[in-house]
Amino acid sequence: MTDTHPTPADGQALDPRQLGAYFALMEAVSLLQHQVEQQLRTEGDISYVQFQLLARLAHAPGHLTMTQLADGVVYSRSGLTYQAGLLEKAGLITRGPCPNDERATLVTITENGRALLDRVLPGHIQVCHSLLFDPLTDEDLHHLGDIMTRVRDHMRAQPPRSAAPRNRRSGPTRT
Amino acid sequence: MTDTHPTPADGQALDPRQLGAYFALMEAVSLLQHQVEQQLRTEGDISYVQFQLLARLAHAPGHLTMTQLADGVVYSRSGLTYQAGLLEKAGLITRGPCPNDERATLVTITENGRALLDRVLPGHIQVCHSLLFDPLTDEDLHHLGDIMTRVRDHMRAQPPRSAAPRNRRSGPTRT
DNA sequence: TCACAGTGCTTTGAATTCGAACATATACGG
DNA sequence: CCGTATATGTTCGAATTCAAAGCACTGTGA
Repeated sequence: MTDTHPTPADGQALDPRQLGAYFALMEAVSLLQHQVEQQLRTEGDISYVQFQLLARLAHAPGHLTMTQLADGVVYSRSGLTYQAGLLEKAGLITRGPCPNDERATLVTITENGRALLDRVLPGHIQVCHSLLFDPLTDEDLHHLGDIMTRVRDHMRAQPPRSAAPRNRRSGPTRT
Repeated sequence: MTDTHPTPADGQALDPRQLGAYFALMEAVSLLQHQVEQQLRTEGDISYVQFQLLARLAHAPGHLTMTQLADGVVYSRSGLTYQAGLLEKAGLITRGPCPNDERATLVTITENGRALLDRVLPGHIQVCHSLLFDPLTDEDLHHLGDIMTRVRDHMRAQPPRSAAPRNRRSGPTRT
């Protein structure tokens, strides 16, 4: 029965250890994200993306541009425009012009935004504890942080999302 | 105000190591997921969710019900109905009745579905290699797989998504 | 057998997300 | 200084996603 279906990807197959690690990683993060969304919606009436945006702004030294923010949270720029509109209307952030560059928009978190962040953070941390850190030893945590930091930095070395080629002006590619 | 109450943020605050691990984890997975989506869309014209569904069905021993599939990929059941409709229309899966339970719908992957999976898998694996496994040693990989498998199993021990309480029949019945 | 709570799936309506197209501003080469 | 290419943010239309409501079936207790 071992070969009812021919093994297709023979030469390029991931060994089982890689496959297991990859699937477990994606699956665990999906589960964690779903639980976190529930908590944020219940306690702060915000989505996970909005939480990420506020957290980034709170930790940033000064202001951030829209593109920096979009790349930071791995989001489309148009999606960020939408979310920034919501957050601004809710009084959690402000958008202002950039002195240096007339095109850019500088985003800043308000006191209300910081207050909301402080309000939802304890519950957020609790969820992380009970779902993510609970089954891990201190050594596990060290490994995980080390590994994922290296992976993230490796991925961040790639050109960011906003660097995707935009549509050429008019079609006929004259030199 | 030394310790009037166990203030929520006080006793349960994440130490920097936990915070770093958590943020790096979520950020890296977001970046990976975005790249994977690009590859799947380019090479197979499917989304990541659709890929996950096909992969689960391909590895499943027999058929799966809609709810099993939705819980498996951490998806809403209504969302799965939508995606199953697309996949069925594309000829990648089939839906049929369940002999035991007249309510249930059994989902099966077709030969076309397996073929598509086989077509996109090499590229998928390549992206995983270049983004995720490249900066990791063999030991890292072992740790990552071990850690995330434990975390996933821990989260899977929680009641699944489909177990969310449904709306009570008619509300104001007596307590 | 009947009522009713529980489960499985779909439909519905609203919210979110993305890429393409757009308007404006900056950088670069002649 | 012009003309082209690139960068930034927004608007637009289409696709996706979710929770709530609805329909159909199951199983349990009276």
